[in-house]
Amino acid sequence: MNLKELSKNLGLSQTTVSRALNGYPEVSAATRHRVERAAKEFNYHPSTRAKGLATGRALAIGHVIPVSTKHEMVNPVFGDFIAGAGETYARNGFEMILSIVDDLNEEQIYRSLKSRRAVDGVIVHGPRIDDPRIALLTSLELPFAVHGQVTHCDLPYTFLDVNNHEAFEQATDYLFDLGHRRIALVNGLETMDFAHRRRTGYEASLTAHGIAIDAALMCSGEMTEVIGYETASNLLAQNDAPTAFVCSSLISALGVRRAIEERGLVMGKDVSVITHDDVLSYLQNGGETPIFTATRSSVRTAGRRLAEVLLQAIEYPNKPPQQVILECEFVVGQSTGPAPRKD
Amino acid sequence: MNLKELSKNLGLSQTTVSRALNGYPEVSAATRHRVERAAKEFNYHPSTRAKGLATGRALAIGHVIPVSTKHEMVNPVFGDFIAGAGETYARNGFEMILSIVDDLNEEQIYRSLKSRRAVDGVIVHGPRIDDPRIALLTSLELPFAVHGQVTHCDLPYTFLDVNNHEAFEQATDYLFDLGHRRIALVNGLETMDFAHRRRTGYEASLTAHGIAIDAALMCSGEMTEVIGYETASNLLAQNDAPTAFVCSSLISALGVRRAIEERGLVMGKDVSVITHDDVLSYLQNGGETPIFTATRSSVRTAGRRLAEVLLQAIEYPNKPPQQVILECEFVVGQSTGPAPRKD
DNA sequence: AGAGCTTCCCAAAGCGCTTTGGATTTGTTT
DNA sequence: AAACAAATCCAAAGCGCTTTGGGAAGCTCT
Repeated sequence: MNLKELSKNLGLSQTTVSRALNGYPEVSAATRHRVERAAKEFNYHPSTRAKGLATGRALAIGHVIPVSTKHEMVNPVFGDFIAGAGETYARNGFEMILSIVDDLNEEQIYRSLKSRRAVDGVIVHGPRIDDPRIALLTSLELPFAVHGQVTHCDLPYTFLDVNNHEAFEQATDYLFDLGHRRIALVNGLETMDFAHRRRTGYEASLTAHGIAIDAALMCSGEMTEVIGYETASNLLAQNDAPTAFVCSSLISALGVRRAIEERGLVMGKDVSVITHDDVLSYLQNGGETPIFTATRSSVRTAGRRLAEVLLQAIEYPNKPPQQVILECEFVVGQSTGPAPRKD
Repeated sequence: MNLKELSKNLGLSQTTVSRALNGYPEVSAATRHRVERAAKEFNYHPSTRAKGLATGRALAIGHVIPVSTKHEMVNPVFGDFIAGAGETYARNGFEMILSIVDDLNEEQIYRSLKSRRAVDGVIVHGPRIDDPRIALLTSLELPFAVHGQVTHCDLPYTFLDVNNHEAFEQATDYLFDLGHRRIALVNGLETMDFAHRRRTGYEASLTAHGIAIDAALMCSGEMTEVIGYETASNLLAQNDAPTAFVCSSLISALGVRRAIEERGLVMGKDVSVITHDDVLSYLQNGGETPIFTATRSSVRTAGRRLAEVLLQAIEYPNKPPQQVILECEFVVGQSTGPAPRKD
């Protein structure tokens, strides 16, 4: 069923039917009603393509997911983020177009999305330090919104980020208050902007407490269970082992916990752990009293909100870019406790 | 830059330029060359929408991701699957359109995708037992391919599935060979087809070994770490505790391991664990000698292949539906060992 | 030299929608 | 009752592409 058929069926012109369905005022209420009923009855939906051609709008948002060629890693956060963004799009009649792309062809994808007029805007995932995409997209004049921020970028751009610095500073502070002095950081890859910010937050707390920054206590890598386990194992085996860990991901925290328990130590008593918790649907951090003390911020909510922000930016291109920073909730769980006294 | 401008620029008609770029034979090699160079120079890409309108093909595949309203769960497997499918689409010039939808509006989404002619076909995710989507999609005449199978469905349809029954039977057999007799099953939600098949595989092995099926040893739920932990904890606390577990997911297996170790037991010695491993990029099961003995099948590969199968089905609509079953690799890790002798 | 092929190119229609610029009808005013 | 405004509706153009149905050269062959 298309417009032509529908309007013939109703004995009206395509113009009138189109206007009736799109809420234009030049149609009497009675006619509009009749048209709407018929549209429902025949399950008529306008062709997105034709509509897009006629209006010049794509009614679609592109998500370009970089998959590093080296690591073949898909960010575990991605599924939940997308779910959140999808809610927003569904509410606003937009479509979500996904492009999986290795880091080598990234630029090309954005150019192609632009020149094919396939999308009205894009979401930039996984921003890195000095990420070239900001400059690229501004020069392409393709509206975009970044999930995260880009250090060393002085162009104005739309983004939504968790306050990573603050969260990790607060987490480290909390451990200091509990008496810990040797605090390790199990971080994500520091080419990623968020990991960089988390480290500076952690370091700020150390410095504020007069503790020297010790590179031996900081690691940066993929956020997997195995890596969390291995780094914690190594650190705990040392003489001057840390009494506390700050982790960038619940998954690595699981590995850290395993290393702790394997040595016969008790998490929350002998060794404390704080992790960032993205509130992924398949990785819940316990119920009432969470297992891990955590800096918590739902990535699904982030997806929902960032999508809203982007749609706004598209609708009102002349407004200055919105920049949203979400503060984490700090939740105390069972994984932290006073630093053990030295014997 | 559009076709009109490009062709004016070249002093050729739109027809010729279009034909040159799409590989039609009615164009001289010299002209084709000239056109291609110009297209590259001006970074010309045809508008997907216009192309779609003209050809009647969408050059897009829809992925409808059901997010249960109850659980707000996003299948953790989803990210990697999508990454795999995305590779195939990129190679074939297709786009991927994602719709996140709660189970209540599912039917509506498929109808709308069809009537808007937004996609050439869809991938069906997370098939359930008696899933009504097969019948719906066949009646809509919208090409589709299922990631998994649907028990109690006698319509012919295209799918790709892991041999869940076989894998879980084999895993259970393996435990029997090691001398285990009390073997627990930590399964996914049994409304999901894959979970159902895994249970029948497990049960087939029990029956073949003359062991009665004990509902107390089987659980079915979301595949989270916490649930894995809790069910294993409960079971291990009982008098006649199981000496082995078969898990549906690496995430639950992590929880099971935690329960084991918390009781001072050693996994692989006191209690054995076998898990299914989807080879998710952020959840690796160790390296050379994996941590968990596992039935392994990469969900990313599945995504890549299923997308290929769907594209085939779209191109050759008259061929009978392809049905691909992938056998799991059985890998022995450190989590299994001979059943402990009774004292 | 003219018929008959190729080879290479083009004009124009059409895909399904929106939107501009009227045309027609109805109601209101003087 | 004539004049004007408002309310409804319509025909046709246009969005950027593909594709049909030719047409004009340039060959070969008799």
